[in-house]
Amino acid sequence: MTSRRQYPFHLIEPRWQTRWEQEQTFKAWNPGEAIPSAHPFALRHGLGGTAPAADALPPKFYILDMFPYPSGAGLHVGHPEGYTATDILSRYRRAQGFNVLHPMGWDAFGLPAEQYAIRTGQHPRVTTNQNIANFKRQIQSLGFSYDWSREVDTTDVAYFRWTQWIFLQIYNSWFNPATQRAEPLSTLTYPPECRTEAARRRFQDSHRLAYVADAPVWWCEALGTVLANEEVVDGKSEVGGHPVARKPLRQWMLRITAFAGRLLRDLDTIDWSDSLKTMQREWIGESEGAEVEFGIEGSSETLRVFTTRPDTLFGATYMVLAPEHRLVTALTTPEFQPAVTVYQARVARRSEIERMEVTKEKTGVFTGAYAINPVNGNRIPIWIADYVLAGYGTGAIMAVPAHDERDFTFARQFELPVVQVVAPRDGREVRLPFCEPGVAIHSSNSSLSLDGLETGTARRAIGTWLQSQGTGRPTINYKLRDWLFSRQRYWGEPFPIVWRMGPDGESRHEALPDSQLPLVPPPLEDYKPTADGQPPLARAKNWVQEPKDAVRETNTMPQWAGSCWYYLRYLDPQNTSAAVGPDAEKYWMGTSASAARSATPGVDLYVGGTEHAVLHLLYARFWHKMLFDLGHVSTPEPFFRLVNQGLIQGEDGQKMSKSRGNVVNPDDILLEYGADAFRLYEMFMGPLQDPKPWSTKGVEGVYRFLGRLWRLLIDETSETEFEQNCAAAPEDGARFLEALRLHTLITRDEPTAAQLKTLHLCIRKVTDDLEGLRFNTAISAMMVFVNEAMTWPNRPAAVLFPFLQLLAPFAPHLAEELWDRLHRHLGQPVPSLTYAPWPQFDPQRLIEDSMEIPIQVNGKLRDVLTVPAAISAQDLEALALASEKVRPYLDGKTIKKAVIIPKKLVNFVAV
RNA sequence: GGGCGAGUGGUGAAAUGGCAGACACGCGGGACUUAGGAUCCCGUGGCGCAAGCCGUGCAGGUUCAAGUCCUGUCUCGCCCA
Repeated sequence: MTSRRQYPFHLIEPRWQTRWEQEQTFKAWNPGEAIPSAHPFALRHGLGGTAPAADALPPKFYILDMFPYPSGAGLHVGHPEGYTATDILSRYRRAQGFNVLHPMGWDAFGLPAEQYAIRTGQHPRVTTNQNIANFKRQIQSLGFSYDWSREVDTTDVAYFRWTQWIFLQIYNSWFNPATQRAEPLSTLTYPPECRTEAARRRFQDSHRLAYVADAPVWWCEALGTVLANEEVVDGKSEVGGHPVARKPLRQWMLRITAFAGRLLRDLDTIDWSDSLKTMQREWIGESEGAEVEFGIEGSSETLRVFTTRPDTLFGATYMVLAPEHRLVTALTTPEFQPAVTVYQARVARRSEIERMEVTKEKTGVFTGAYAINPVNGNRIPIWIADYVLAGYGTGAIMAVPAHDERDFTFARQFELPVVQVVAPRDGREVRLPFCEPGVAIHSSNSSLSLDGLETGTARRAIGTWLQSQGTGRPTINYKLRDWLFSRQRYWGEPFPIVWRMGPDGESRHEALPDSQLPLVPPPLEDYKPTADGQPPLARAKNWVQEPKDAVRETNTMPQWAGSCWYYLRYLDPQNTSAAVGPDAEKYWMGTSASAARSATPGVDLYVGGTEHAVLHLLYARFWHKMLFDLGHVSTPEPFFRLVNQGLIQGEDGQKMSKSRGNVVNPDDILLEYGADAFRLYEMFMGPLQDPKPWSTKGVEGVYRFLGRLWRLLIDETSETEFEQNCAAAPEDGARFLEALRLHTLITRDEPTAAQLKTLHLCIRKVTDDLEGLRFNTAISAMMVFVNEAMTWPNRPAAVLFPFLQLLAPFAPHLAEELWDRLHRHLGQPVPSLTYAPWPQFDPQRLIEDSMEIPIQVNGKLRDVLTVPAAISAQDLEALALASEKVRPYLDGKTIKKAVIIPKKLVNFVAV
């Protein structure tokens, strides 16, 4: 401690935190839950001693933070930014009379704990518990009003048994294209050719929303593990720089692509920023076009391609398959086999991002095979090239070099023919490739002519024609891929799946019955994958081996799984018979019959960083829609309103990181300035959504503001005594604190009109700014109030009480302390500050007798006149014309126009 | 290359089309003081002794009036390619 404390926050803050914990001040009440009569929420809403049903409770308000991954490094100043904003809103909504749900939890599965375990042998459970304890201590030290009785931990058995349960719900469902909904497998109808039990089983498995497929993953031989996309840099492992290769492995996939259309359309029903919606739309990547089938010369196989420009089909002069396409091997002629094999091996080392570079030189090899263009019977060569991706569309394209950038580059390089089939509308000559819409040319056969048709019309015409010929159809394609849902890790949810040998000698997956949940991971000595590439769980032989030749699935779920539904568990966290009970779900998600009066459907406000703009928010929406279809939740969307907070940078304006050495630890700030100053500064820095650099100097500004407020209410002499006493015997601080007296200027007097005006200006500004999440300007309004009040000859309690209520959401500890003292000073009982009704703004208090009006000549300010507020336009003009400061600018000129706006300004246009 | 957002004092930032720079940091001066890195008071966009002039990335436009609306352009950030 280098400087004197502005006020004894070190005694005040723990005292109120303890009080809130004892009182359970911030507990949110579920329908049907008994509310103790002494609880301040019960007192406010007249619900003491009852167990009100949903329709007897006040309207709900659900304010959610993105829960953190509890890392070993502890909290950084970015976390509390969003948490402070939501805490302020939560306290504000409570004061307004809402039943506020504001919970916190831990997204605690994940790689760092596992890597630490591999290095030290320490079980991830142990480090995870330590990290959670540390995070919780830090978060609680900031005085956030979370309902800790609803805390969730994704790694807790009582939590992940329901993650596993949800997985089984998904596993046992299919997507019905007719209803566009997830449905239980029981509604699946089987085609007549599925005669045997095995065939029916295969049909069923191929329709599940959770299915098994061979998906290409990054495999690193040296590390003996699979790597995530972001762990591979320039074809090498990020750790150690070892070579990696794409390798097909048996993986669990979730059929998110079936929901692509709904995930896209339903964005229109929720209140997210446009930029965020755009990110999701681009990620889903809808494009309209057609599927076209090409025959293959000398083969009964056909090649299906997706194209967004079926109108250019007459210009298709070659075809390209992804090197991984399943038909490559069958098509390639012996002569070209060696070159194809070499090329495939080379491509396996490149990332998709590299492969999609438009500008890069194209590579590819000819397979020796030819396809037949269905519109004109032309024989066109089939190539493989890495600019075609296996996972997009059908993994094959028709190349129209005249009208596609990449096809054109490729055709030039390998001297393939270029045929123009679209011309500009105005008939001018163009340099190819010509990729804009135009008019079709050279596009006719005996039963179809596109010539002269606009691109859009031509596209529809050929779609219809293809369909009539049975060689294609219009379709919608998505960039979104199915979700690769399995990881070869230890510290994740085990799949509740066993593999059992069937009578036909084929190993089949089957679900564990619900009664066998939770499936807990086995203890291990060594958390590395096995030498032959099996996931770490395979090391637990006894755990893996089930009776009758059955074995457990050894993959685990990705970290996203737990975060896909945690916001639902908060609603009913202790429920042992369901992931979430229907009454709690309907009340908090705003769909119970009685809730319609006010409720928004879903989470009312969700605050978090942009880094989750796509993956987490898309995955969670996807799960929510499945749960909605299956009847487990009552809203189609989980998060009604979402706001991204901006990144807090280091003092140097750079991203905070250990390596830059610019990390600010909240603990240090709290020690020196206290939680209230910290919270206030995080909000005072600038707009919530903007990125902004940290400045410890800036903390001092808001800290001094709190000190000034303290001195506004506390008597200076007793303050000096208090400090001297504390210096002599710091351990008796709490006792000395009690001896502090309030300021002698504090009175029971009726406030003056001017004092009330200052107060009501503040009420209006703070209230409006809270609604608009403009915390920085709300705080500046409170500073204006205190600066003003310091100059008053007296300090009427009737003005100070409402002010403390305005301050309470922002600086709750100090507000509570002063609220408490002020009531006791006046000999009044102390009502709960948390549940005291929010001050009402009274416009009558702002009405003024006179006001200042700027007077301009030709738009330049020349005078400011104080005039009666009710002055007429004529009188105002006369006063303005008479002004000594204005006259010189009008002398010798003609007033062409006089703009007189009462209560605003006067502007003379003079020439 | 495309989409979105942002460019305002020494710094973080304010401004329903109506007095640009609220509030705060920093800085300068003063008071109290043994001391001040506490507190209080005064000042603080630039140029100018002053009257005044000039100022919201740049160039135009609309308007009585533009940081704000429109067109073009540059720079930075994010996302997509």
